[in-house]
Amino acid sequence: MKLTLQGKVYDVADHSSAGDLLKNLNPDDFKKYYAVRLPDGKLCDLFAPIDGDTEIEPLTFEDEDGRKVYRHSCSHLLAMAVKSLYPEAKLAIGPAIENGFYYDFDVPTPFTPDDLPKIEKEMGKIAHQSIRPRRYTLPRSEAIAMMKDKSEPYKVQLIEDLPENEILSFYEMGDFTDLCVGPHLPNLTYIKAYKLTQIAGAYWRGDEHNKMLCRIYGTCFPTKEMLAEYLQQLEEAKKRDHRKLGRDLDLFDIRDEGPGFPFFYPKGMILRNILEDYWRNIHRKAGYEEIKTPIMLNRSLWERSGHWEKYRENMYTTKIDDTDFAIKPMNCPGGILVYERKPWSYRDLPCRSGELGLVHRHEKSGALHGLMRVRCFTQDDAHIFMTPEQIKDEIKGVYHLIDKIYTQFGFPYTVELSTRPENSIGTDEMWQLATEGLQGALDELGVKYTINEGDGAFYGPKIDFHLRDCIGRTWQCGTIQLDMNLPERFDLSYTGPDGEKHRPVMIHRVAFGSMERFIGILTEQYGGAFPTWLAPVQVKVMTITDRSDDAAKSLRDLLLAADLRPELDLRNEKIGFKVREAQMMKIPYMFVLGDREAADRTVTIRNRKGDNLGTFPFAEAVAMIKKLNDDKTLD
RNA sequence: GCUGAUGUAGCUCAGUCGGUAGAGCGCAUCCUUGGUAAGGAUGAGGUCCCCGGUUCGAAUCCGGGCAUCAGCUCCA
Repeated sequence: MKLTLQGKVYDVADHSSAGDLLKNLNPDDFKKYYAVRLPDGKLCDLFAPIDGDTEIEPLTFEDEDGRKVYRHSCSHLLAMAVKSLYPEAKLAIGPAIENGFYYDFDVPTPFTPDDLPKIEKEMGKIAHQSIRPRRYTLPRSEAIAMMKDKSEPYKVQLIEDLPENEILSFYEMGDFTDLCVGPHLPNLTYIKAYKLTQIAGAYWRGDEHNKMLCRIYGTCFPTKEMLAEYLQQLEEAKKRDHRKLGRDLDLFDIRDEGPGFPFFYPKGMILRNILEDYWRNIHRKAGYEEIKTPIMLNRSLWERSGHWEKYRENMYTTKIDDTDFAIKPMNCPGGILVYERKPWSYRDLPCRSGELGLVHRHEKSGALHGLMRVRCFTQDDAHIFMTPEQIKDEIKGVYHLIDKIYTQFGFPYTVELSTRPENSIGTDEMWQLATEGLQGALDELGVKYTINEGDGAFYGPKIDFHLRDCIGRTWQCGTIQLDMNLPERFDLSYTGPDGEKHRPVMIHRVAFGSMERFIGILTEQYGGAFPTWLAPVQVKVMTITDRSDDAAKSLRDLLLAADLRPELDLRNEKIGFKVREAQMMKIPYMFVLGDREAADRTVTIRNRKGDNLGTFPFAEAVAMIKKLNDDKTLD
């Protein structure tokens, strides 16, 4: 790739040659900073202006890659400040992440929140020193020697674990040097606005058997205004937190008396029941039959399924008449017993049985999170038994169903395909068949997905659907998993056209994921302002004086008769007060009745955005809500 | 489970140096009958998360536990 910079032509083939190029450029000659993506796919520093005839697009803070460079340099700045204040701190790693960066340190005593301002101040001092990062490479032995000399054991380990032929690049910033592929800002003074946001523990290399290091998270922007705006957005997003809204809107809550065991209040139950009705309806049309299996089954079943051996830690168990029982952590063994109840012909397949199954899992205490991660939840499960030839079409069908559901709620989602893990069971042929089935279906559907190599279940590959919460964390909701284990363990069969017994293929799938998690996501997506068809209370009928009480009651009765969900507010309060309250409860429509309306059986309608929609006869007003309800409109 | 922080009225929070607890909202009662985001007055409401220790005395200091929050790990 030829680059023309300030009239000179440079040939940049890869990351290494680009690094050499940088040595010959003086960053001070450039007013603006860019990074570029090189032909080898890696990012590299470059300083603008890039002349017109170059074939590459420069990256700026507007680009995700450009932001990454900015944040990465800031993480180095953080490390410099920490090393300056705490010379005994050992460096681990410090990458850029979505919305910011972090750096892991090994320190004798963990940092406390009080330390952050001090470190931020030191970062400011260093940034003002106008330090220009300098990139250079070292042979492996010298690189290791240097990091040993600097007493950085984690860096030594990182280098030792890199492949032999890897180019070892370093960035020198003042008297601080770090192993790093870069790129970096040409000058640390470019970092104008940053904030250290939190401190957390994190295991070295993400392995819980390793030492826990002290991680400092931060974020940075080119201007103070952008930083302030980002922090403001975060604050706003937190108002959508389902745990707060669940309490404020009287939907659900989790109490100290039952960590991870949520309570659903009357309004939350309405929402939940609407979702279940919708689920039953859409599944019936997609050819599913509904079943219900017991919540508790005996030990020998769990031994047969393998859960007693592999999943025991997470299961709640008890003894009944000297026999061990376990509360089900999954619905599949029960679903299999349902399949097992009679002989099957290939003519009957695929067999799709759905179950809103309540499962209990003893999740680690630190993993619990509102409704998103609980210890008892209802999976909208289904098990499909089929012939191998049916895999692809069946996967497509499930995909369409899940897509239809998320689209109904207006949710954007991402798809991941997880492949064979290390400790898997089954033959190579089975895995190939299964993985090709999943991947082939996704490809034929033209779905965009990422592959998680080796992240599948031990019994088969899976497709996961992820939804985002209010601050951008993603949660796995839908999943489609091929299972090559259980049909084997339970010796399931069907009779083929040849009259012989054959092993069916089994898939497990959920669409909502769990009712709890989905309701959590739902609450955060809408910020509690549910579309009318989902809103626990759809209409608040309110009066201005008690002279209109009778008219209000008869309007409420009309709404009830139309299978809608009204609530009446006849309290002796001013209309402004009633409106405010309904507004805060995010009720979609307010029907207001005073003397003017009651006289001719009309009502003035206001929506939760505050718009006055006008005055309508009772019948028209009811029909309007009825239509929104029945069309499942995303209003 | 791990690291750190937090736990005071139904909710959101204040409580200084260790001296026996406060506000706003909400709730109850009364007054107010009003036109689209808070009308007024009065009142009730607390095991200061739990257990132990130090102290003449603990919401406050110390130890242990529980729960929550953030992150890590896990998530068949």
